[in-house]
Formats: sequence, structure tokens, C-alpha cells
Amino acid sequence: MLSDVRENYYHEGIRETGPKYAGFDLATAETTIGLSLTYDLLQQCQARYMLEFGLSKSAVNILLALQRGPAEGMLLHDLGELLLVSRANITGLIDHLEEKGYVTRVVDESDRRGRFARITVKAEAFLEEFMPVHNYTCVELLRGLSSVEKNELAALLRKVRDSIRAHAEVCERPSAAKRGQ
Amino acid sequence: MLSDVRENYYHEGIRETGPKYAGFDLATAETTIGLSLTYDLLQQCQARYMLEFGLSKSAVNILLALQRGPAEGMLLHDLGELLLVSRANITGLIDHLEEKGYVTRVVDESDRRGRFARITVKAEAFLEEFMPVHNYTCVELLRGLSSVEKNELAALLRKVRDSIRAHAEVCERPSAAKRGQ
DNA sequence: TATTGTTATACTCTATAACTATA
DNA sequence: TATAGTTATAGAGTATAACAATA
Repeated sequence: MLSDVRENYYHEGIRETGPKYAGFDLATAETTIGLSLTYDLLQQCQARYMLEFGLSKSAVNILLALQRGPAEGMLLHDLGELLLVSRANITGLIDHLEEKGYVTRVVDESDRRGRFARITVKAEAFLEEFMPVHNYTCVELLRGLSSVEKNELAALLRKVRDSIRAHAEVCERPSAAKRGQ
Repeated sequence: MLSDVRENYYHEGIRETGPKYAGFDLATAETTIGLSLTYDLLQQCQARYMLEFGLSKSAVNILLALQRGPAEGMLLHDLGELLLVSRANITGLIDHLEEKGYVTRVVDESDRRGRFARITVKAEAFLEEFMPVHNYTCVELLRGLSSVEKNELAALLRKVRDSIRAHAEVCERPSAAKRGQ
């Protein structure tokens, strides 16, 4: 199987080439590379059915945020901060969703600079169709893990995020500040 | 902290909105969403110093594959299969590396359709500078996890890949076949 | 003067199809 | 005819700067 070739290639490559360079740590390399490989594989499977539904992952995430958010909608600025998309780029994403009839833009009367993105009935109907397919597929893809293992994995991943953020706080203030923090 | 806002948003969102739709499983959702969030965060940190070195992640991966591979270089076709990049797109990536002087193209004399991509001395010097920074940064980013935890995480991630592949084999033959398998 | 949103631009990665040159 | 590589094109995501409207 090709996937075994790739898996084997990375497995051996880390062990052979890795130690050639300073600062190498096997457990760290296995984790970071494993994270990339796993995400790529998952992403590839998810992108397939998302595209069949005609939306990208970002677009689905926006709809889910709006569906969960307040009824009057969310300011584009707030949406961008939540989903880590810049002001400039959230405009294009909302444009696309507006063309599809999944979102409307409404001026914020209390501060006329702001625009609310508001989810439409059509988008809610879309989610009713999409989400069960999404949920079912994710469960299928992870069928090889027990509930306990999934919970262990989720907890370790959370620990990784905490660790990365702790490090980023020390040495990368400017980027955090840029996002309004 | 903004990152806590986001973390909290996803944590609550999964629990509130998730069960509204059929097929929802909490442990599965925590795992798949956690995988995305964690990868995004890691990717963001890595992209930063990679861009300072003037190369994208794909470009670095190509150099590492070539450096580890046979001295005569690798056929673009084989490189593409290994890194899951299509024939069409590997051309552009190699173009870019050739412009930078990190790679040369050499015709395969035994089958003149093929071209070897061969790593240059300049690229090897680049890796000597880049890899220690890369290694050091990864270790720093994962400082919050013990070696044991990293190994547990890497093992669980491998299990996820096996699970996804087992599922993909059942229902998505065409895509595997397309990649020459 | 600062902020929200838009526009324009550019670069990366991805995906597809048409083309060439070899086999 | 089949394969290796190229070219062209289009879409998504990201990043930046300049700009208008509003505060």
C-alpha cells in the first residue's frame, strides 16, 4: 500500500536524518510530524464531502458560529477574531456565503461602521442536511479508537495547545497584540 | 486572553450545538476539532520561521526528502507520490527551489521522459542552518508535555491514521487508485 | 485619530485538463 | 497507448496596504 510506503518513509526518515542536526528530539519530532500527517489525512477526507456540499471548511465554520451566536448576527470583526481570519479576508468569505443565500449583511444601527452577518433559514436547512453526514463520517473515520482513547487524545491535544500558547506568550507578543489582545 | 476565548467557544459550542444534529458523538467531535485547532496553532508558529528562511513547509519537505534520498536525485513523479503532491504541482514547487539554487533538474538518461530533482550544496548548507532552529522551536513549543506524553500522543495519532486509512480503503478506492496504487 | 469594513494585490497550495516528448 | 513532465487556469487560504465611512 502506498500509504504504508509514506508512513514508513517518515518513520525511517525521522530516525535516520533527524539526529544529523542539532536540537533533535525523537519524541518531539514524532509528535509534530504525526500531527501534520494525521491532520492532512483527516482534512483530505473532510474536504471531499464538504466540497460535495459546495462549501469550504471555513464557510461551514462561519455558519456554525452564526447559528450558535446571537439572533441579530455577529459583527464581521468579531467573527474574524473567533475564527482567526483577518478583517480583509472575512469580507470575501461572507461575500461567498451571501451569494449562496446563506448569510445576509445588516448594518449595526448603534455603530454604523459595523455590519452583522446573519444566518438565513436556507443555511439552517443546509446544516440540517450537512451535519449528520459530517458527524457520521467523523465517527466512521475514528472507528479504530475506543471512546477512552479518543478522550485521551483530545486531552493530550489540549495540552499541546496550552504548551504552544505558553511559549507564544513569552516570545511573540506582537502577533497576539495584532489580534486585539 | 483571546486564545482562551476561542478555546472556550469551541468547548461550549461542541456541547451546546453538537447534540442538535444526528450522529453526534462528543469524544469524536472533541478529537477531530482538537486536531484541527492544534494543527492550526502549530502550523502558524512553524510557518513564521519558515517564511523568515524564505521557504514554505512543502519546500522544506522536498529538500529533506532529497537530502535523505539517493545521490542521483529523485524523479519528480516519485517525489510527488511521497509528498502527496500532484505531478502538475510538483513542477511549480521544483521551479521555485531551482530559482533559489536549492535544486537542479537532471534528465534521466535511462528513460528520457524522467527528470531527477537533485539537491545542491547550497540547499544542504541551508538545512544546516534551518534544521537546528526548527528542532529547537519544536521542542520549545512542546515543553509542556513529558517525553512519555509525547510518545503516547504520537502513538494515538498513528492509530488515527490507521483508522482513517482502514475506512478510506473500504469506501474510496478511486482516489487511492488515482495515486498509482 | 482610531476602528469597521472594503478593495486590490500577491503569493501559496490545490485541482483539473490539455499539451509535449518520450517509451 | 501509456507515462513523465509541463503549461495554463481556476479556486481556496493567507497577508498586506490603501481607502471610505463612521466614531
